[in-house]
Amino acid sequence: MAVSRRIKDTRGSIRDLARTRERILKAGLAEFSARGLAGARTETIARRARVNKRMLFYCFGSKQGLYAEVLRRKIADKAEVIASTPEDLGAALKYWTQIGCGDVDWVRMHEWEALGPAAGPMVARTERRRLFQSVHERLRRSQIAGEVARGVNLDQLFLSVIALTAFPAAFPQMTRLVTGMGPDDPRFRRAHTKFLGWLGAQMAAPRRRSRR
Amino acid sequence: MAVSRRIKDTRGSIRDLARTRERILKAGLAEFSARGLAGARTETIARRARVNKRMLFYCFGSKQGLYAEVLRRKIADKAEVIASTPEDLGAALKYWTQIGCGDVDWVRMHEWEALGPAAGPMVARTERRRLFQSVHERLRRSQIAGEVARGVNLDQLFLSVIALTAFPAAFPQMTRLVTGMGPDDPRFRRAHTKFLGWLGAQMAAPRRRSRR
DNA sequence: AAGAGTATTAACCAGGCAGTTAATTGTAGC
DNA sequence: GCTACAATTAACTGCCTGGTTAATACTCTT
Repeated sequence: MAVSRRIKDTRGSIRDLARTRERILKAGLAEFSARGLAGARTETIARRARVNKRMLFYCFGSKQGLYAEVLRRKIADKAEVIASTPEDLGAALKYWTQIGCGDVDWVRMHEWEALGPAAGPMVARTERRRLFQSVHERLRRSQIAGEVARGVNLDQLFLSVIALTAFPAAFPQMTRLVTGMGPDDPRFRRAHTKFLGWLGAQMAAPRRRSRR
Repeated sequence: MAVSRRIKDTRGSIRDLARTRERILKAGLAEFSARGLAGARTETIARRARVNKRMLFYCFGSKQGLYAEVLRRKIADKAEVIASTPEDLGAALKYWTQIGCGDVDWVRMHEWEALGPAAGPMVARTERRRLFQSVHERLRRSQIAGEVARGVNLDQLFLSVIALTAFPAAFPQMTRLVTGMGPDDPRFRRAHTKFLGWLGAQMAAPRRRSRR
């Protein structure tokens, strides 16, 4: 009895490589986001995943290998979600902010990457380029439609949107120092959203029509 | 001959603790900026400072001790410079950008701090609070003078200025990915400055008077 | 010029950690 | 059942690195 219920049965069975991989990836994301590639401890990842440490190397070869895979996964996820951006510019910006810069792990992974040594070529460079390319084209359409002032550098605009929305998650201590509130504090969130709304209105104003 | 030319002669002499300290601090800043507290190697710092590793512990007790002192120094330097901000708002913003966010080490130290575990109380918290407080008051004066639109949250404004200006240094890989240029590229610098100028003009416009 | 204390050094050590070895156990195909 | 292989495990290893020990060299005071 109970023969060959393997390979797709990811619940009750003892041995299941796919499940093990998944667990390690999840634990890896948490650990890498928290401590970065160098700071992450394979032992800790394994414990979090409730898996023997050896499995990490069995599945991903090395700590770096796991790191790369975790990153690639995250990027793939984001690409999927980005693709379904709403058409209205304001809604699109809010959407990007939420799914992009609202994801603390995502922000922190980029932060670790920025600080780490730029050894070798960037992980998943082309995928990311495609990701940003699609956003750029989306903005261009908005500009042609007149939703964004003519003559504005769209790359700079995009960069600024990221900068403004990601900053609190990227520099929580600065946020706390300046405003007295953590980036998760609802009061901060409200003030931040309100300010960005105002700023967006100012930016959008193409000619002599300004809000208020 | 040649007696007691000690203590202030920081150039030719073999033994000079003050000079040694200075060297270690300088090397420490470089190393901590590059690799963070955990990633920094005391051996590397010592080599960069052309000093025996033991001197690091002799002078600062521990790696952490050195780190704290390096940070305190940087903050003190910034406080000194911030105090002499020009009166014109536009000039002030440009000034802050240059001396604040133009200093890659300064930005990176904050980045490492943001990512690291918030163990214990923040280093030099009060000094930094004072620093930002002075900026806040400076902005309030500008607002009262009508240079900043009424009703704008000054903390949020300040945070945004930091975010916008520090972003390229904080996330060089993102900058390169979006614009195709590194944050040091003169062409990027020009485009960035131009964009920020435009944005600043949009923000400053208090009523129905807008640029262009 | 001798004593005293300070700056400097080489050599060392203990702990932590990525990655490995080699043995074991579960599973699929026959 | 048996074989062959895939998944899992405990124990181990070599390296790196913060911090220490203990000895040495310099310089100031008297």
